[in-house]
Amino acid sequence: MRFEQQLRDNGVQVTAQRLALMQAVASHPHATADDIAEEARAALGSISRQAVYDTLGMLVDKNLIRRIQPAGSAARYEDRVGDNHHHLICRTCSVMFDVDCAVGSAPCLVASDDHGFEVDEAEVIYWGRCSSCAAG
Amino acid sequence: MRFEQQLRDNGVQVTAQRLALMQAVASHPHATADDIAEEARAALGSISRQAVYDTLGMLVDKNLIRRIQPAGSAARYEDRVGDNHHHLICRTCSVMFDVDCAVGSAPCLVASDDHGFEVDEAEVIYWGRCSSCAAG
DNA sequence: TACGAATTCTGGACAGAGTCAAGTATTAGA
DNA sequence: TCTAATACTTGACTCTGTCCAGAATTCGTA
Repeated sequence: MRFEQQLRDNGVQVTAQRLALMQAVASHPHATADDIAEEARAALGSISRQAVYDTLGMLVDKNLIRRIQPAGSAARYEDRVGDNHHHLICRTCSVMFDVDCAVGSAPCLVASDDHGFEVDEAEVIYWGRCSSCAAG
Repeated sequence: MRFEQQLRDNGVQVTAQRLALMQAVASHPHATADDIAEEARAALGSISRQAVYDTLGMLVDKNLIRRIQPAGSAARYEDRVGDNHHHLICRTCSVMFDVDCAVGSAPCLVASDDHGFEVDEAEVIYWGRCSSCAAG
């Protein structure tokens, strides 16, 4: 199974909780920790909040998933990593879409003045109103 | 006084609390609501938490200040508005610098595929390590 | 200068998201 | 199978931020 392999490749133990959480993230991109816990709970019967946070944090560290935390919302998670894509969020209903990087592979990384930073990510969020909210 | 004028221009009442909060935001860019409350408290003697949140929210609505909410941190406020600038944040120590928009006035607003959204803002955060954290 | 309605501030309770710590259970290598 | 290391559970707790109702302040008008 893919998830099990990803865990082993990263040198961490394989547990039912982790597999269920990875499955939940994969099937519900942009879900919150709570949504993911709910999903995993349906598969496992129960899982503690702490296991959810620990695991999601570990997966983010291992770069197996990505955490996005838009203003005014709990953190969200997605398993699409490594392609430097961005997000489009509706201010009214909070729907979130993926948007490919307009520029290319990772050139958004270049800031006009980097103040001596070693920049490793450029997070871009486009805020606006989705077509249905704009219409309604 | 500039702040008083800004409030009157926006049709809201002028109060000691508001002036102190505006002063605090201006003198401590990128401060959290709590830092700002602390600063205002030093000037006024005391101020309720609710007044702080109400006022900051109102100032953001009136576009007199801007709220930034980086992942893993409380919301921060700054009085530099209307110039579409971005931010550079250190993952280690959380220092935050302003970065001018590399492209120009507001062209970052263009997403590669806008999914029918009416986009009004492109929020860009460069994540990395500042020179002193990278050195240490 | 005083009045009064509208606006704002205070204080306290409350809620959501996430963290800490200690003890128990599970995994996986020998 | 045994054991050490890793992971999970439980429950208390912190930090941001919001809700509410009543008290205080602002400011246009007389």
